[in-house]
Amino acid sequence: MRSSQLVFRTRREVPQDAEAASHQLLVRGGYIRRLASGVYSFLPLGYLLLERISAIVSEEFRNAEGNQVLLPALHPTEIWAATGRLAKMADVLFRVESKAGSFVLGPTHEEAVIEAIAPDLASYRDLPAMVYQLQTKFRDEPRARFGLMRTREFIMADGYTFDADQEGMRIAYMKVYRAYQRMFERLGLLAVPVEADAGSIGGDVNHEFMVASAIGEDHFAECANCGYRANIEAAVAGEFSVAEVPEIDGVTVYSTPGAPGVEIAIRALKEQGALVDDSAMLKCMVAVDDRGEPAILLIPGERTLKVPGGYTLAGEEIFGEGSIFCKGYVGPVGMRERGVKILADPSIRARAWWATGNNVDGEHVVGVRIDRDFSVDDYRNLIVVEEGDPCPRCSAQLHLVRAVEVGHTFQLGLTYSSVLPHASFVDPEGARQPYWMGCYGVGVTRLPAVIAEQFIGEGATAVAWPVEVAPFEVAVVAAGRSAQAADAAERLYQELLARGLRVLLEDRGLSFGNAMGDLELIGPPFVVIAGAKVAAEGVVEVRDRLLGTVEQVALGSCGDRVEELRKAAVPIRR
RNA sequence: CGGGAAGUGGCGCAGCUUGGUAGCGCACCUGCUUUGGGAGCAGGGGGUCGCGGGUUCAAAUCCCGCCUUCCCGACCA
Repeated sequence: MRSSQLVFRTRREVPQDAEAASHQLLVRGGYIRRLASGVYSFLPLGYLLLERISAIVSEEFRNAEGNQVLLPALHPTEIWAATGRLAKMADVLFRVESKAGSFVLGPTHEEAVIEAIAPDLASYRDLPAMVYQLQTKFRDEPRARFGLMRTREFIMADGYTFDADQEGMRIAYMKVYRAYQRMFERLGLLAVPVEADAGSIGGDVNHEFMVASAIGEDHFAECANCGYRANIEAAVAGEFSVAEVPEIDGVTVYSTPGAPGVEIAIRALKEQGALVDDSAMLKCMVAVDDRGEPAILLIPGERTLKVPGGYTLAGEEIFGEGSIFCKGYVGPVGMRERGVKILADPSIRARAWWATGNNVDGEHVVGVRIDRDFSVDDYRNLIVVEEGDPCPRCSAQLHLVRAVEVGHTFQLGLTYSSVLPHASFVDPEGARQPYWMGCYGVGVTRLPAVIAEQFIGEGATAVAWPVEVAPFEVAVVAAGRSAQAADAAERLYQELLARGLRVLLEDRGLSFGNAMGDLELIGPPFVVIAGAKVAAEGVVEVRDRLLGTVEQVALGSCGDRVEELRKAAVPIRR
C-alpha cells in the first residue's frame, strides 16, 4: 500500500484522555478513535492490525477443528431467561425494547450457540463438534478502562465444543488449550495459563491465559519453584508456619469500649496491658448462606477475606436490635451453641491463641484457643493470597504478578445442557443425553493494546509490531529528493510486494524526519531506506526495528535480505 | 455507585482569582524557499467557550442544576 492512499493522520501531542502507553500509541498513530466511553472506532490502520490479529486467532481455532459461524448480537430475552442468566448477569446486559419485541445485546453466546447448533447435533454420530466465531459483544461495564483494554462493545473470539461424555470434553478442552498456546505465541505474547474462577460462565475446570502487563486489571499468584499458577481469585495459600507468640494460659476479658476493628482493638488491648502482638486479632465476619442461615468466617486479622461460594457477607441489618451479633465485637466463642456455623481459614491454626471480640459491646477476649474455647465446623480457604505466602503445592513463596486476561477456557460440563432440554443428543441405545460442553474466549479487540504494551518504545512514540500482526511487515522510504532514490524506492516496493510481503511505500513527499516519525507509529518491523547512496554506491539501508540493527545492502539483494530477516524474526520478546 | 481531576476551533493548552465582544502551539489552506530525523518566511480559514437556568448594562469568567470524559476504588468474561 502507498501511504498516500492510507486514510490516517498521526498526531504529536499526547491525547488528554489516554493514560496507558498503549492507548496513547494507538491514538497518536491513528489506529483508533473514541466515540463514547468504552466505545472505539477502528480506523484504517487499526483495522489492518485487527485484521491480522483476527486471522491468527481464527487460524488457530480452525487448527483445533473449529467450524466458523457468525451468531447474532441481538438475542430474544427468552433465551436468557431460560438459563436464569437474565437475572444473574442483569448488571452487564444491554437491553433493547422495540416494536419487534424485547432483546438483549449478547455479552456471550452459550445460549445462542445452543439454539443455533443443537438441531445439527441430534445424534452421537454428530459428536464431537466445535464451532467458533469472531463477533461483537456488548457488556455494560461499570467502568471502561485503558482504551481498548476494557470496553463496552468489543470483539471476542468465542468457541464452543460439544461432546458425548466427560472424557470427550476433556480431550476437546486440551486441543483448544494447545491451540491457545500457539495462538498467543504467534501474537508475540507470553501468555501463561493459570487456574481461575469460573465467574458467571459456570462450570468446573477453567484456565485464564494471562500476560504480565502494566495495564493488567488482575493479578495471578505464581510459584517459581513448582510452577503453580492461579488467578488471585482462585489462588490458595499452603500451610503457614506456626507463629511465635507470648505464653498465655487462660482466657482474659478486657473492656475495650469504642474499639471496633482490628487495629484499634489491638491498640486498646495493649493500653490495658494485654500481652497481644500486632497479629493477635482474629477477624470474625458474619455471612449468610443461600438459605439465609448465618455463619461466622474466621481469618487472621491482618488478612483480606475472600467470601466463599454459597455465602454473602451480611449487611448492617444482621446487627439489629436483639441480634446475637454485636457489631465490631463479634467472636466465635459460644456461637456454635447458638446455632451459628463457624467456617475458618486453615491459616488460623498457625497460632496458639487469638484475641477476638467477646460478643458483648465494648469487650474483647485474649487467649482464645481453637478446640478448647470454640470449634470450627468447616475449614475453607477464606483469605486472599498475598506476596510471599506459601505455595499450596510445595510451600515455597508465592509471587504476585499484575496481568491481563487475554483468553479464558472453560469445561462447562452439563451446566447449560442440563437446563436446556434441547441441548442434547440421542446415544447408541436411543436414550437422550445432554452435551458435555466447553467454551473458550479470546478478547480480540483487547489484543492490540496488550501487544502494544509489550512492543512499544519509550514515550509511546514508537512501536515495532511482531511480524505476524504488523499492519505492514516492511516499509520503504526514499530519503532526499533525488530521482534515483525515488525510483529505487518504487522498484523495491514493487519487488517486495511481488514476494508476497505486506509493504508500505512512503510516497507522501514528507521530509525524512516526518516520514520516519510516522513510520515509527505505524510500526513495521523492517524499514528500507533509499537515500543518496543508491546513486553513488547502489546500496540501501535495511533496518530491523525488532532487533534494532541497521545494515547497508546492495539494491539487487535487498529483497532477499528482507525476506531472510522476516523469516528469522522471532515473535516473542522478553 | 464512592473519591479525585477535567470539559475553550480537529488535537494539546492559556484566559476565569479581579466580568468588558476569545488567544497560543500543532494540524489545515495558498505562495515561495526547504527535504538522511518531526523546516523557514509571508498570507489565510475555522470556536454554540459541555448543556440549561440565574445574577448583571455586560458572563468563557460569578451563582445553581445537569451532562460528559479520565484516574483510583467497588465490580467484572
